[in-house]
Amino acid sequence: MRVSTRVEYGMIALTDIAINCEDGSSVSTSDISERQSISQKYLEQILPLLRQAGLVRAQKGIRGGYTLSHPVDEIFLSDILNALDNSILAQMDQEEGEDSSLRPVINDCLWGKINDHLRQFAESTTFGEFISQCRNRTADEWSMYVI
Amino acid sequence: MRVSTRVEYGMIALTDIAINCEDGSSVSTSDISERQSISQKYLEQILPLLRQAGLVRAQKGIRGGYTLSHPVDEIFLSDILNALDNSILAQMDQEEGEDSSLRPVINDCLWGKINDHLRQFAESTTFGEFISQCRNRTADEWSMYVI
DNA sequence: AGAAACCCTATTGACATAGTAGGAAATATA
DNA sequence: TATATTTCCTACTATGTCAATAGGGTTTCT
Repeated sequence: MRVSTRVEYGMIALTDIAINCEDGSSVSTSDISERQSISQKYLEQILPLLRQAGLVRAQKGIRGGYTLSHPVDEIFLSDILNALDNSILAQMDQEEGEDSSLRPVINDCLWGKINDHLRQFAESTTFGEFISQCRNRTADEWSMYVI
Repeated sequence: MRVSTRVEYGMIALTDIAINCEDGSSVSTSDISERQSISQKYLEQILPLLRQAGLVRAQKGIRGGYTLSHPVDEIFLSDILNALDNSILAQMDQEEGEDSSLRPVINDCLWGKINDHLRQFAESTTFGEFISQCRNRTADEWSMYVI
C-alpha cells in the first residue's frame, strides 16, 4: 500500500518531536529538517496540519517550535492519520439512490471490510504503543535516542 | 481508504462473471457494461489484466467473452487485487544504505504492519468466501441472482 | 530593533487516474 | 467464404493529486 510523503513525513516529524522534547523544550522545523533529512519548507506545510488537529502546539519566535499537546498514550494512530490525510481511513463514498449493480454491495463487503480492519488497528493503537514497538523491534538503531 | 475505479470495476466485473457464468456460457464486456453501468471500452482495458493474471479465460468472436479460469474457492482476494493494482498490497519501497533518520524504522513498524494486516486479510480470504459474505450480508439485493 | 521561528498562499513539474477513440486480430455462424 | 461479433492493443486527453519550491507576512523572545 502506497502512502504519500505528506503522511510519512508527518508521522516522522511527530515521532521526532516526541523523542526530542522530553524536557519541556520545543522542536523547530529546522531541527526536524536536519535530523530527518526532510525539506524544511515542506515540513512547514505539514506541521500545521498536526497543529490544526490539536496534536501539537506551536510557539512562534526565537526558541519556538513544536511540542506535543497530549501525552503519547492519549494520542491514537487514527488521530495522526486523519490529521494528515482525510481519505486514508475514510470509507469509500458511495452514491445515493437505487442501484441494481454490484457496486454498492462490493463497496460494503470488500472495501468496507478492509477499511474496518485499518480503522480497528489505527483506533486501538496509541502513539505511545507505536513508539515502544519501534524501540523493541529495532533496539540497535534506537540506542542513540535512549534517555 | 481510496481505491481506484480500475480496481473497483475489475472486482465488480469478476464478480459479475462468477455470477452470470454458471452454465458454461461466457460473459462479454457488453454484458457487464449493461448490467453494471460501466463503460465497455474501459472494461476492455481492465479485463485483460485479469486474463494476464490467469484469473479468467477470454474467447474472441461471436458468443465469446470471459469465463473464470478456476473455481471461486481457488482464487484469493490477493490474486485479484495484485492483478489489478501492483501497489495496493505491496510493501513501501525503502531506499538502501545507512540512514540515521526515523524513516526506515517507521516504514517498518507502521506501514509494514498495516500492510501485513491487509495482506493477511487478502491472502486468507477466497473469492468464494467473499461472494458468500456478500450474499449473506445483503440477501435482499441478491435475490435476483439466486440460482 | 532584529533575529528566529511559525504561517499562508501561489506556482511548478511530474505522475497517475479515468476514461475516449480507433482499429487490428480472431472466431463462431450463416 | 463473408460477416458480425468479440477481444485486444495502442494512442490520446483532460483532470487531479503529489511533492515540493518559493516568497513573504506575522508573531515573539531577547
